[in-house]
Amino acid sequence: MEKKQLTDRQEKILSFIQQFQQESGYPPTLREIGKHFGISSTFGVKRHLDALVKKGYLNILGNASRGISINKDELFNPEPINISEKESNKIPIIGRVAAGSPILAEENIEGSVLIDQTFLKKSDNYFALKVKGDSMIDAGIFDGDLVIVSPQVYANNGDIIVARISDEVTVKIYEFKNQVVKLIPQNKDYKPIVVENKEEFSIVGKVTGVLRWLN
Amino acid sequence: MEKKQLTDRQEKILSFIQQFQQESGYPPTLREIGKHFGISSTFGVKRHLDALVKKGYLNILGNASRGISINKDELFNPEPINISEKESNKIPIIGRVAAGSPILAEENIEGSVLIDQTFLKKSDNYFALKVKGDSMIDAGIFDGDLVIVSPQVYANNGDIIVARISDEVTVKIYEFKNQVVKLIPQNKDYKPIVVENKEEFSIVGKVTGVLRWLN
DNA sequence: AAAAATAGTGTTCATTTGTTCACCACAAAT
DNA sequence: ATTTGTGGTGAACAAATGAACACTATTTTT
Repeated sequence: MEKKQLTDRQEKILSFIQQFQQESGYPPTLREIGKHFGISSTFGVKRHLDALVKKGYLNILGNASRGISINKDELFNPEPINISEKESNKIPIIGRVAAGSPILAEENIEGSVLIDQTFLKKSDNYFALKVKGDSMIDAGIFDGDLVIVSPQVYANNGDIIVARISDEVTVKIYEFKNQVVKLIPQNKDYKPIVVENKEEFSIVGKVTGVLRWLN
Repeated sequence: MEKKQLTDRQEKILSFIQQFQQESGYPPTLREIGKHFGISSTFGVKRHLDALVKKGYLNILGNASRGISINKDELFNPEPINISEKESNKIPIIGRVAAGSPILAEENIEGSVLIDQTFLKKSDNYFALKVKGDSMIDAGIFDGDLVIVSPQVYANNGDIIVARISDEVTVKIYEFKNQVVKLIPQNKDYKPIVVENKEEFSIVGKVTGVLRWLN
């Protein structure tokens, strides 16, 4: 599909919105945009946004404050020639998790791996975890595989998650039914783990990718 | 810092905010949260949010609409680190292979993916192939996975290879015994392929990696 | 030369939205 | 017995915010 050309101003505004969103966690208001560019009237700003919507770069929810969302498909790099930093992302690899330490404590970090930017949502602070054991082989996750994890504290039934039980970190399928959390392995030889003590259980993140290297 | 325990309600609300944010591109308002949970008063919602702030899960910008941002935690890494070209390698992704054409003909190239340099030997002309079918699921290679292939014309018994039979490209395990080449799938529902016509068979390369993305 | 797109100011208005208060109810801890 | 934390209703209010209009000016396209 043809991408419509943006004016200089529009491009700067789009890029500001993107940055604001990333740094704040929410989109800017018309006035916040205006202030940054020295545009005193909200109307002036709004017309820029309307133009960006028309050209397919933004979606705007009417009458809602900060109701701006960036169209990620369209936002794709306009000039995709060089493999610059923007296309790639280095994420830390977690090896053994020391008892009681935060997952990403320095002592746990074993290295880092480069993941193609197209796989990563910008907002997330992904990390990679080296899988130990074969409890997930039926889900195609083998011993030694690297799973790419998007940190989040909740999960939906059926998600492959990384969970923490006391000081153990494990990869399983999440199920919450009848007020009971179960961690379901994907291997006939293993039985589901029923979480008894909610105090000692927490969801670390969701598995969004698997990377395996042979030899 | 130890994370404080969330109540059931608080956890669900945190969940909702995170999901809303991810789907909409901006955080919900108090009323939107309330509506979803059947809480008619914004005050009821606000107190949940205040509790989540107090426990360190959220940040709230006062007097700003949708001014909610989720705390990416001290546990979780601050920022993904951008890296330079030298550490990375871009390899082409092969989609459908047109009949009779060389694998790496331009018409077959569907895109490209960055792979961490540490996985790649400099000399090789790696490419990636999108797997179709489930004949290798027992080897942890699923439909839609991307296999990273190092081009080579020889293989050892047991290697996972990409082979070409007439105009079909397939991923299988290689076996050469008693002057007969067999391509062995890793799925009980499939039978080994015995190569009858050596003229039409060739080894394209060896699978050195598997990359899968979920969602 | 005329039309269209871009870029902006200032003002007004209607909604959206966060904040606060008084009050109720229940369970767990002190 | 009393406090504390949780979970809620309903109303009232002020601030934040998007939408709209009239008017100006410059650049680009037709």
